[in-house]
Amino acid sequence: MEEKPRLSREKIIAAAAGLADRSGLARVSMRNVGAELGVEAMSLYHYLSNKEELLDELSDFVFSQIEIPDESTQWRSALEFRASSTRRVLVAHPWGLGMIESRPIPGPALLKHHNSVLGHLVRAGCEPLFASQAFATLDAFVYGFVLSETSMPFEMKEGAEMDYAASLTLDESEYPFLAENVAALREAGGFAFSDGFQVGLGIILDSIEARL
Amino acid sequence: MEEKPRLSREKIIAAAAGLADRSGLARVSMRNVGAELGVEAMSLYHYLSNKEELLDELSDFVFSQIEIPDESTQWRSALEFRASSTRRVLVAHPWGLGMIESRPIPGPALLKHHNSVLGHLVRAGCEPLFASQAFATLDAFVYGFVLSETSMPFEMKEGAEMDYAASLTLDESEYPFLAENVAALREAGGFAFSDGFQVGLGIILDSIEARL
DNA sequence: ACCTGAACACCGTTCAAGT
DNA sequence: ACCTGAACACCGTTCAAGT
Repeated sequence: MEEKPRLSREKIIAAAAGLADRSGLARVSMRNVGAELGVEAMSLYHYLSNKEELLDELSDFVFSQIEIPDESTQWRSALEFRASSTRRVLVAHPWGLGMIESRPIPGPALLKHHNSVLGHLVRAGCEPLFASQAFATLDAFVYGFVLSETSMPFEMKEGAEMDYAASLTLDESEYPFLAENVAALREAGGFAFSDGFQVGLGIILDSIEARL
Repeated sequence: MEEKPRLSREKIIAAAAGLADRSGLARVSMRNVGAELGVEAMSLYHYLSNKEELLDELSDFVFSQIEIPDESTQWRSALEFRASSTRRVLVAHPWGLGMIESRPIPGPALLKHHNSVLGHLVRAGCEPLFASQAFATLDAFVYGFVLSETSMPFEMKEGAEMDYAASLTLDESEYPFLAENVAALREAGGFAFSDGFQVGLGIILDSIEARL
C-alpha cells in the first residue's frame, strides 16, 4: 500500500500565500501554515529547509504573477501595461512589497521583467545608462505608490479620501497650505488617491519621452 | 530617599532605535530593549501600553528627523532638499520604511512635511489637484528608490554594482536586453545605482515644471 | 510609582522516534 | 520517505507581588 505524500512545495507555498492574503504576513508561521494543510509544523521541513526559504518562495510567487507586455507593443503602452500589472499584483498581495526589502536575490521572474523593460526603453531610443535610470525611476515610483496606497487608513472607496481628510482636525494656523489644499479639493468635488497613479506615470513617461 | 525613575519614554525609544540601527527591526523585542537599558521587559509597560505603541513612536522618531526647507527657498530647490533629506534619513534607518506600511496614522512630523511641500508646489503655480498628485508622485519615487537602494545585495561602494552585475550568470539568449545593457554600461566605465536618485528626481521635477 | 518573577500562549528549529 | 511529539530557546503580555 503506497501512501501518496500529502504535501508538496507548491501546496505549501499556496497555503502560505492564502494565509498571508487573508490574515497578513504576521500570521504566516510554520505552525499556522501546517495547520492550514492539516499537518504538523515539522512536516514542512521535509520540503523547505527553513522559514526563510518559504518567504523566498512566497516572494517569487508574487513577482511571477506580474504580466509582461508583448515585445511588439509600442514602448509607452508597454511600460504603462507593466507598471499597472505590477501595481495590481502588489495591491492584491500587499505583503509582497515588504518582502522586496528583505529578500534581495533576484529570481528568474524579476530578471525576465528587467529584460523586457530595458528592451522597450532601448528600442524607444534610450542610451544604456539612461535606460537603466529611467527604469529605476519607474520602478521606484510603482513600489512607492503601492506602499502609500496599501497603507492608507481608509478603504479605497469613492470619496472616502475626502471624508478622511475632513475628519482630520487640521489646525489651519499650523498647517495652512495643507488645510487650504484639502478645502480646495473638497470644493472641486473630491479627490481619489488612486487616480494619482496614472498621473504620476504620465509625469515620468512624459519626461522620458522628452529626452529621447 | 526618593528614587529617580531609571526609565522614560524617550530613553526607551532611543534604545529601541539604536537596537534597530545596529541589529535590525527583528531584534527589537520588549525583552531586548529592556536588556539594552538594564531592566526587565515588563518595566517598559509602565511607559508604553504595548509593543505596537513602541513601534508607532519609532516611526515618528524617524520622520521627525527629516529636514524641512525654508519657506523662502525656490520651489525646485526646496523639493530637491526635502527629497534628499528624506532619502538620507531612511537610508540611515532602513527599518523606517517598513514602518510606513504598517503604521498609517500620520503624526505631526508628517503633517508638517505635507504642509511644507504643498506650500512650495502651490506657490510655484500648481492647481490644488495637481499639487497633490505631484506630491504623491515625488513621495512615491523617494520611498520606492530607498526601498530598492536599501535592499540591494551589495554595499554601496564605487563600482560594486558592476562587480555584482558581472557576477550574475546572465543567460544572453534568455535575457538579451539585460545582458546587452550590462555590457554597455561596463564598457562605458561603470554605473552607480545611487546616482539614479538625482536623475529620477530631475525626470519628475522637469515634468512638473513643464506643466506649471 | 516603579520594577520584578512567574505564568500563559505563542514563535522557529533540533532531534529521536514512529509508520 | 514522510510525518509526529517532545524539547529548547525564544516571543508579547497578564497578573500578583515586591519596594
